[in-house]
Amino acid sequence: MVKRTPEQAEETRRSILAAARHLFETKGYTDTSIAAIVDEAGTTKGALFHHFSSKDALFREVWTEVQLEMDSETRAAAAAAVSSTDPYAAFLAGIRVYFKWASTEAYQRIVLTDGRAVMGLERWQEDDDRLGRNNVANGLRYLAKKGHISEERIVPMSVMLLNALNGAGFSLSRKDPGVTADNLFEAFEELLRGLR
Amino acid sequence: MVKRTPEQAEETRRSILAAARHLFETKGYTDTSIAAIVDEAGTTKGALFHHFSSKDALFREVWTEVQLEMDSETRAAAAAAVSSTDPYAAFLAGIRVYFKWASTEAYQRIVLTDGRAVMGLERWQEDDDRLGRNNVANGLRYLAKKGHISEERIVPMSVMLLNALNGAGFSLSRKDPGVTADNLFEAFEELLRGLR
DNA sequence: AAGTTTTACATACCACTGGTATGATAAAGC
DNA sequence: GCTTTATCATACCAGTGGTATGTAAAACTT
Repeated sequence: MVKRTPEQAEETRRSILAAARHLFETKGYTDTSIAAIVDEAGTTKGALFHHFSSKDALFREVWTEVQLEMDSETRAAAAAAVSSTDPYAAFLAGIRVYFKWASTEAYQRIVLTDGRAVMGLERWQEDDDRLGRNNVANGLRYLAKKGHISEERIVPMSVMLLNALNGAGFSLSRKDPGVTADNLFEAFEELLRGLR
Repeated sequence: MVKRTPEQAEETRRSILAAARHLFETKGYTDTSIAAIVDEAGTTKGALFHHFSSKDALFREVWTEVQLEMDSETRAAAAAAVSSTDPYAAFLAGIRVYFKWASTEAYQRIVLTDGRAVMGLERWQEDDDRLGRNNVANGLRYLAKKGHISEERIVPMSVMLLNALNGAGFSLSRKDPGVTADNLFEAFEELLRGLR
């Protein structure tokens, strides 16, 4: 049979997405061929190109999936950690979760490494910074309202702090000598609290 | 004729490197074909693969070339700015030059974006961090000796600060609203001086 | 000076890639 | 029941990085 019910179609679409995510996470974008994806998904190129217009488009869907998971998890952690005594608590809780993500090979491959190279600068600007950076910016905005940071520094600081975390994730997963997760997180906290 | 003198051979090698650098900088790694490189260089694939073992190897040579230029320029700027009154002066002078590099499309394409994706994590660890991060680490080491920063924070801080600068470069070239070069540099300086 | 080896390419070729065109079949709509 | 349309499957294509082979001139040997 060649035509399926909508549920079956949705299932093949999901299986392609899952296979693509798995391979992109482990082998990277360029080392993952369309043939390998449809092979792992148990279908054919026809199905893939029916559901996704190109390899890039498929990658972007995987990318969005990963980013949304990261986003909801960090937001939840921050929301759960709001404290009336320490204004930094919620922000740092979110940071800690993001830092955990940024230390995984999967997140590095898809979002931090391949994402930039594949989607180019324009796309990466629109999408990535909507999520990661907006969260950091919101955290800083709160600190600014409490008087812990200067208002006009919010944008540049959010850019730099997010990228500092990305670098920290790379450093950790690459096992730089003298670097541990706690080590890095404390350094970041020090960096942040140094601002007045 | 098919065999050239050593000087002629060196010339074709240089022309290939120059063409590759130009195309990698403007179009990126994946969108630059070997055919396009040898076409611009005025030679053939045979010559390219005689001088370079693969497209990756050619890219790595371009990459190294760019990094060494950046390295010598930042070191020179830092050396020229040593001050007996402000211990931060030399470090910040080097940072300012690096920041200028990180704001160019060429440096972003070759070193920050494609470099990671092409060379993978292992290679990028060995090479990139040898240059960029060691310079930052040396700057911080000096500040630590002067008592402006904690000794065991040098490694994690150098990782995070370098990546903060990379992010700042992206932000600037992408023209994020409310972001200027001075804006970012002052924010970085504030970040740095906040450490004690 | 002649012969041999080696360097520096040029050309033809190859397996594989992402993407397209075409075809087939069953579900949905009328 | 007939047409249309969605969901694939297969065959095909231009272009890719890389290799194998050929070739002529430089460099080295005797």
